[in-house]
Amino acid sequence: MACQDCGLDPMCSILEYAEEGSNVPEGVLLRRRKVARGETIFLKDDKFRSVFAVKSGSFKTYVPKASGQDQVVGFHVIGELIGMEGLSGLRYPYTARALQDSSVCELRMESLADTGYLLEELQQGIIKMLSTEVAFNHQLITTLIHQSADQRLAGFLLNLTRRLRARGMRQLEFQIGMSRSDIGSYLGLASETVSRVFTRFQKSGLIQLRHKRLRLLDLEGLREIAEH
Amino acid sequence: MACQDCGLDPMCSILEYAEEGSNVPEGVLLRRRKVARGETIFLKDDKFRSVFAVKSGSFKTYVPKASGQDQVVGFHVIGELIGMEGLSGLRYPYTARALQDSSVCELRMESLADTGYLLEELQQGIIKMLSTEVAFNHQLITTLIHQSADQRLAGFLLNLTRRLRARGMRQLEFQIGMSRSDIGSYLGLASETVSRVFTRFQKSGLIQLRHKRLRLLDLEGLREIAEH
DNA sequence: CGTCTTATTGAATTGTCTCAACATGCGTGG
DNA sequence: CCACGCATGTTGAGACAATTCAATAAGACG
Repeated sequence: MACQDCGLDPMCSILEYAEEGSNVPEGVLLRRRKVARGETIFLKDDKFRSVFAVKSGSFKTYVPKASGQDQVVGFHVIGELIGMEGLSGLRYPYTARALQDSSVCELRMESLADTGYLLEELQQGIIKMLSTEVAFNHQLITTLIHQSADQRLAGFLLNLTRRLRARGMRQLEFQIGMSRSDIGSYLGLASETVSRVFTRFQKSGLIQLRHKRLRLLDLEGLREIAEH
Repeated sequence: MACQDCGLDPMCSILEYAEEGSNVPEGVLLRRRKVARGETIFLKDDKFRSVFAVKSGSFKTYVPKASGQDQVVGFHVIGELIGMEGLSGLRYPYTARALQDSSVCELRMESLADTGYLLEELQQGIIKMLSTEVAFNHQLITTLIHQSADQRLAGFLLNLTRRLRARGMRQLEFQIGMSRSDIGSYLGLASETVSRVFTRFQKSGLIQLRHKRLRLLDLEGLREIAEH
């Protein structure tokens, strides 16, 4: 994906990331590291160091539960950020794991603070991103609370494509890296329910789904479901 | 309530609020305005101006729904902040209404930006508050998704007292300003269910509730319910 | 003191979960 | 490269918690 579609771009721009011979302090921005499927970039309660941007692939963030199954708290697709919540405390409040082979950029916040480099503009960017996140979560809460399984899943699919679109991915067909259980955990549904709804959507001709390959056939129909 | 227990205190402190003859710029911090029960301090989609701190009383924040009933997205008790989410966009994403006769302090963000007054420390404070909010919402989402009505309500009551305690209110008995519908909306339950659970809790000797006057009798029992 | 809103309680309905059986895909090692 | 085994996904039947609808009770407020 292109840097200008990336969630870190406001920061990277400030840091004049793109150029050779830029005067960005050493060690602040680490670019395009590969992360293999199943690998983690940080664990819950790790000391907070960096914010990551997904350059390719996708991640899930989750809180490991004693009860066995993890609580998924977010999915992060291309261009999105992971780990900002660590800013509040000293530690990350969740684990981040690659759902498929992926790559990330890393912004080392501590090095950044040390340098004092353009701190102010950067903070503006962080504030903006955080408050967007808060607004999104409010939306999510409302959705989860009052909506049926069909509505949640339709909304989830629409949200996912909207986010991919915002990052320049225009196709209606793509790989969903996450399992039915992951989706269920995130949406507060049993994995069986997710499966059932998918088949129902498929029978209604709203989507086409084989294994992990998803194609949205009727966006309008999905919207209809999500909103009523 | 005392200023040192208030959510705005990190900011106020920076602004040397307390002192006569301080050099805080004019018009940045408006102190202790009264708000009558049922009055709003801002409406959804109002242009963002200020962050408010509750000095007495309580507020609900909600998104008016076309479908008739409002979606409550938060309750704000003494010492807590309202309106930070407006920082992301130009507008508040919800309406804020006093549940009882209350008073607020107001921090005018635009005036503040104009003055450039101690902007950096202030931004640090905002970032901290926002990321705390994000973490809280993750917690809330997890709670709402996987918990029964009993668990949600027990958790809600415990959370409420914890927040009051954090602000110096040590009593186990207090007025809950919000209606059963408000609570239901917030927790994703029908108001009838809230009512039923309250009666159940009362019969088990966990709480005592008459009208709007609530007393927690068995914190340990509530914790037991909330966590299992 | 009467009216209007809010809360309580009951009975029937329903959507989702749980448990269970079966199918399919994927990766590994022979 | 194939076959085996394990993880993941699908489908069905029954259970149950919360909702909806409805009727009554209790407060709040002018």
